[in-house]
Amino acid sequence: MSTVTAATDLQCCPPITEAALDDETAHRLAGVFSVLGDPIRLRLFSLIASRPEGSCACDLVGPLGRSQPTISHHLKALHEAGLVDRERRGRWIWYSVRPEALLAAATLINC
Amino acid sequence: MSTVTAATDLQCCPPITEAALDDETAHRLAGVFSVLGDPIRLRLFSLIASRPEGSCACDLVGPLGRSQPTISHHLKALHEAGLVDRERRGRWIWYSVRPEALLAAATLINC
DNA sequence: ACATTATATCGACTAATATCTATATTTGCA
DNA sequence: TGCAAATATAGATATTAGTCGATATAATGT
Repeated sequence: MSTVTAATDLQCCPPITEAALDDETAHRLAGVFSVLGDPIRLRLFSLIASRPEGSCACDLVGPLGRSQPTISHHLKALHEAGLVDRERRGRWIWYSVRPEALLAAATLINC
Repeated sequence: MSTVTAATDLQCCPPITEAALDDETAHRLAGVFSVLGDPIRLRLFSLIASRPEGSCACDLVGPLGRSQPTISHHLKALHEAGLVDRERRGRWIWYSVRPEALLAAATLINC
């Protein structure tokens, strides 16, 4: 089971305008889009993306006005969609954007 | 009320990595992503995008195994998100992808 | 005018999901 | 070893959203 490759797989897809998507591909890609389709998750993603050095999860709980479990839940979704990397550093967990994920989404669209 | 400009507005946004999104912008952009976050809508979008001359709504009902009202509902969502244009031609309605929408989404990501 | 065809809206039902509180797990430190 | 801090999981709840059948609206042609 590969739960962390959805977004990076996009890189290998033909642009969306080239041919109609089959059902399986559509499900996979829609999964990535829907992860970015929640305002809190999108803000989390942009917070992480705006720091090249990555972000400690502990710094992501405060700014968005949601509980710690809710932030944790959304970070998990971002990670499982392949949009962010995570790394444990002692007691903290650091999140960083997967560059391929950004490129992938752009490629998907039509770049 | 501008219901048909969300996606094209993306064009004017700095790339998502540049600065963290504010709440309002995140809501607006997440709205566009969530529209593409449904497999049926994404397939509709790709069906429309794969035909430069546009697609008659009547040709979009059959292929996806959903009822006519459901397809109509999704087409409305795509239109209101600014992702597709619609044009009445007699009894039929023709949908076409807004080129700015594709570019916009790509720009948003990081292009 | 009337029937037919294409599309949209309405109302209801169901499934998915965002959220919370409470609790468990993991790690570092004294 | 025991305590505190950081993160994750579990369970419950409320809202959202996808779907359908029935029906309304709009346009065409006879």
